Amino acid sequence: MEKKESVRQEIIEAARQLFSRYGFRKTTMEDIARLTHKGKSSLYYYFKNKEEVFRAVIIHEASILRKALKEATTGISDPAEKLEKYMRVRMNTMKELINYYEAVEHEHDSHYSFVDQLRDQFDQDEAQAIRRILDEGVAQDKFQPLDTELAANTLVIAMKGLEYPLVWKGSAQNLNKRIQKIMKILFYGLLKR
Amino acid sequence: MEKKESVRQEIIEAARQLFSRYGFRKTTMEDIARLTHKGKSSLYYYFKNKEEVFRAVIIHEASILRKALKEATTGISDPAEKLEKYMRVRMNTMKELINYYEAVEHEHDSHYSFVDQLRDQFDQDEAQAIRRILDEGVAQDKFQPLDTELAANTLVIAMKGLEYPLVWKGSAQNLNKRIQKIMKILFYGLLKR
DNA sequence: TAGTTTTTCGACCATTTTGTTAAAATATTC
DNA sequence: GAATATTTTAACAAAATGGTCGAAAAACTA
Repeated sequence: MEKKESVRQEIIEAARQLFSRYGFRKTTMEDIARLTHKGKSSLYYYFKNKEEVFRAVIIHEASILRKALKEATTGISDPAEKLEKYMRVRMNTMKELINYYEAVEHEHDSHYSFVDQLRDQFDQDEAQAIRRILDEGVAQDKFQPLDTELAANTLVIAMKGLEYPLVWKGSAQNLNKRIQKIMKILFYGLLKR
Repeated sequence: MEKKESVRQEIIEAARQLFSRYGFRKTTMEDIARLTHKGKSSLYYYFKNKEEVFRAVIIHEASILRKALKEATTGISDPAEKLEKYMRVRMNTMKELINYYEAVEHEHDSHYSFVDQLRDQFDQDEAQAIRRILDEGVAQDKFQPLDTELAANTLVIAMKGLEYPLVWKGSAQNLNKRIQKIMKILFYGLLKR
């Protein structure tokens, strides 16, 4: 029963490589099979279908992102600093996950696919995480009292806004500057003077 | 009659991007059409078929490589130096063309395809170019008298030998060291003491 | 403007690729 | 060696793809 999970993991890793290089559409089950040294049909013993493989890959990546965020922010006590670090890490890590979004984003036929659902779920989690930071800031009397739920959602939307241009231009320098700008505006309106 | 050629060039450029990213197989005519903002059928007005597009791209790339080689070596008078520069530039430029070779190399069904022919042609040209450098070295009395045709062919083969591992490991550092080594051996046998 | 040539494109076809399934075959465990 | 787990084979429907053809559109010419 342990073996099956490890093979699943192998498949996920192989699929991850292929999806990130070729996108969802251009990656075939045979590609994945070849890379795992298996027959194409064998994959269906571990996953119901191609979409399931893709979903597993995305979930895996998302968990990595979550872990990276937690790790990066966990030592920081100052909420402002933590927030800035959070956004920076999140943007930079996201740069590498963009492929997946891009891969399916361009298949806008059947809307509200499972990717949209996953994205929504992730956005919700993210808003919650950010809200916790904001709450901390308010509790420590470093942020002005505010509707943290609304503010968190706003921040998520702002990050999504930054995310999209990323697909077109991978200009990390420009991105960091934009983050800085947003953070500056944000803090000067947020921090108690 | 001028316009047609410029459109051809546009198509080639678009195809170049796609082929280098996805390889020959995974790049479809519709991909190329989409990137050129044209209907798929329109492409067949400029090229007989997909293979022709591919061939045009490769020829284009080869001419770029040739130009780069000429440009890089044209100012150098010392044959030994010129030879070293030639090999270095060739290897490093080739790194970016590898995709094409890789793309079709893995379709070893119908052998002696047009890619093999093109490659042979290129090898021949290359042997000639190298031979010219060697002749220069001999004429300048800096190289020992030798069968320059044979030596040139040997060098081409040596470079091809270096080329193949490149497909698997893009370790530029390792590559440069190997070039250095070969050049060292080559020169200590070649240079007059 | 009418006619001629060049260029684009949608509809269509033949073939190949691809995702998926079911059953047979093989390996592993007990 | 029965039972279970895993892989392979074969097959097939649906989708994708390379390519053709003719007609429409655009550009050009007179």
